[in-house]
Amino acid sequence: MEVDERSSGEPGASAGAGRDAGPGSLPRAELDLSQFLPYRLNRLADRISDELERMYAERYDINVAQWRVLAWLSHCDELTAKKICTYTNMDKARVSRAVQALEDRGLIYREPSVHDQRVHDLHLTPAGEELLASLVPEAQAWEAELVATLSVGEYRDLFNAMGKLERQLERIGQG
Amino acid sequence: MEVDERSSGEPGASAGAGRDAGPGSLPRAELDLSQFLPYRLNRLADRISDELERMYAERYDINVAQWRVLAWLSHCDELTAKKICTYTNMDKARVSRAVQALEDRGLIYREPSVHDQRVHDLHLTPAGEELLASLVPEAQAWEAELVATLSVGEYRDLFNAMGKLERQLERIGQG
DNA sequence: GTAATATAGTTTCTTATGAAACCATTTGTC
DNA sequence: GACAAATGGTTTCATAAGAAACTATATTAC
Repeated sequence: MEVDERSSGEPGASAGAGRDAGPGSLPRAELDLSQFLPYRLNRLADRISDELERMYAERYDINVAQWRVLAWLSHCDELTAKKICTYTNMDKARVSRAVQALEDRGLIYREPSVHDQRVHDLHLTPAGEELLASLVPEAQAWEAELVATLSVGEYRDLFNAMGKLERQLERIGQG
Repeated sequence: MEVDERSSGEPGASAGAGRDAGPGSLPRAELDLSQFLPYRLNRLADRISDELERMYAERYDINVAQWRVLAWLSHCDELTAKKICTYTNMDKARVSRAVQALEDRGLIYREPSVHDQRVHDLHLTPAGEELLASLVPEAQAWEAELVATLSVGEYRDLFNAMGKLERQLERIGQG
């Protein structure tokens, strides 16, 4: 019932009819959002994120920022807040709050780094590992269902395209 | 210098090494975020959104919500807040605020619908059209630069994949 | 060694956002 | 036509997030 690329509500239908036949009909700047990559990508990502967030929140009472910290820890076993910032593109305040919340709940623990007193090394606690052991398969199953309509090739190509876009974004940002 | 699908900082490198050789080495749930679609999609969309937002904000002092309203109006010439909500997936409060801000700045105007007194029909003012005439080409140029590394086929496939994912999301949501 | 600068992380402040309450109008039911 | 439900939109309230100020440690220049 929602909007997809072709049946995007009015736009397809009224794009022509909508043209103002009125007085000063200057050549109107028109943007077809359904064909505008940033918009499409954003809306899709938002919807996916909403779904997952609901799942995390309902069943485990963690938010997206916390989830990301946990997921990276599942991967690295030892991390610092700074690294999480760069990996996830999240603000350091946001990471700081997520880390604190997770520590309060006993899902991770911090120890001051031996080399640098400013830094805290982050680790999962057993409770944290346990939570992940339950959450991760669920998340993966959900993802699998989401991409079920894509062929293996389409799936691979999608990741390739995202990789290219990320690299290009880097390039643009610097240039 | 940032994270891309293969050189994602620690994960690739320490995934193996990070394994805890310690005592109770239970089979650890591990999630490779760089291969997790929701995460990748979200991070990419966020970065793109950040870039564009900076552009809108710096040069035209409008935020994403306002931009979306304007863009849809460029397309439809006559809209209601409700429709914008469904097209953009934005909360109605957010849309309401965006519309109000745009009206205050004289970029759009509202008139009560003849058929339904609850509804306001939204239209661009000449000033709004003028702003779009300047902004839209810039946005399109930026998008063109972003996707410059994709072939025509890759670009088309990307949109196809997004379409499939959106439809699947619908299906999952309902089921 | 000491002063200046940079860095990791926290806290404070402000703003944006979503949820829910709310108001006005419209639609449906009897 | 009157009353109940639904709908479009706004406002209020609570919360999350980013910006900037701040603290503590580390690094660099001299």
